[in-house]
Amino acid sequence: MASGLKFVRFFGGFVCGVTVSTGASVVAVKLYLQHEESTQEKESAVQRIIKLYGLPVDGAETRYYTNHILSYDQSRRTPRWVAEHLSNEKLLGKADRKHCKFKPDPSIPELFTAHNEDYLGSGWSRGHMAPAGDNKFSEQSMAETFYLSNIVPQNYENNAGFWNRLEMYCRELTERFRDVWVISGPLTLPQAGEDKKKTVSYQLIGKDDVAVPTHLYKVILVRKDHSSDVLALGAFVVPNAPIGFEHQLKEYQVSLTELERMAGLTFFPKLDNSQDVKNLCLLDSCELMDFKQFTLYITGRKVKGVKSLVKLEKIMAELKEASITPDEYLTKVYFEKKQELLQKESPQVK
DNA sequence: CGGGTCGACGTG
DNA sequence: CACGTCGACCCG
Repeated sequence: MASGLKFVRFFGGFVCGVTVSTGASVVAVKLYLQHEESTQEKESAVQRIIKLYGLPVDGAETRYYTNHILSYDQSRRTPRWVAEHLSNEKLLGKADRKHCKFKPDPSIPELFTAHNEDYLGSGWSRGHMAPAGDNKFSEQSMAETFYLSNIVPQNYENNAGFWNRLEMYCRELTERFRDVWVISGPLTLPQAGEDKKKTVSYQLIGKDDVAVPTHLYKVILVRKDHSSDVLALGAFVVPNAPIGFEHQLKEYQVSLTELERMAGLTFFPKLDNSQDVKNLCLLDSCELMDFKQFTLYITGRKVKGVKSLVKLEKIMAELKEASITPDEYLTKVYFEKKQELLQKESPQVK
């Protein structure tokens, strides 16, 4: 009881101090500053403590990797934000995620890092913020995206579905814009209860108590080319839950200011506000792949990775089952794979 | 593209 | 014997 009263009194005094600005308090501040100046040679007690034992460290310093940059949240065991640059050239290449493994980031202190065991069997998938698929040009940079410093607990369907299609849209933007910058991260947003009181509540998974975000955000900044300098920006907040094909990306668009307030971050702080930054969804479509386009694309990827004729035909039968007819590209990769497997599985060795 | 599981196998 | 790695196989 005594400590509770003490807290209330301190809090009241604090509020007074910051809200009331009378002449008397201004004088008091001046006197205080003079006092500080006159005693500058002598360190204050608090300065001495800091010099002796150091300031608190939050580990939120910017960390640089081959193709992404991030700030880590040591309390949640997830990134706060992850930034990357996409271009046409970087999406070309042979780097394959099958050769990559999720693992703790060696640069994160053991006490604050997540481990694979936290995620396995948790009901949540390991969701990339900087996607592996944006790093086809480099085995090294792709491998680095599998550090758990770049990972958040993500709903399976969201990860493989809507979020996946959003990442594909970002890659598609490189066809129409020379530079594409993307910043992604988790949010734990408050919910209003029946009594209207707002509360932040989120699940923790594994022995390391990894925080499960309620939402994920993405900020997309595009530039036509260096000379024209046409800029467009889109900010999106997506629930960490299954989102079907009936939903459009535009439903999740928010203003940059709204997102900044939610995240407690200022994105692109040096971006000149006086210059015209267009709405990405007006300059571009902000339309994700529909069910048919998506299924054709996924089927193409599956066909490329298949290892037997039986499986190949099974994949194509599933497509027919969904009443989707292969397009020109899929037909091509299908016949190429079929020839390859016929050669390999043929009993007569040439 | 985005993610899983499982068992065979080699190692201490 | 437990444990880690890896490839085959599975899902949306």
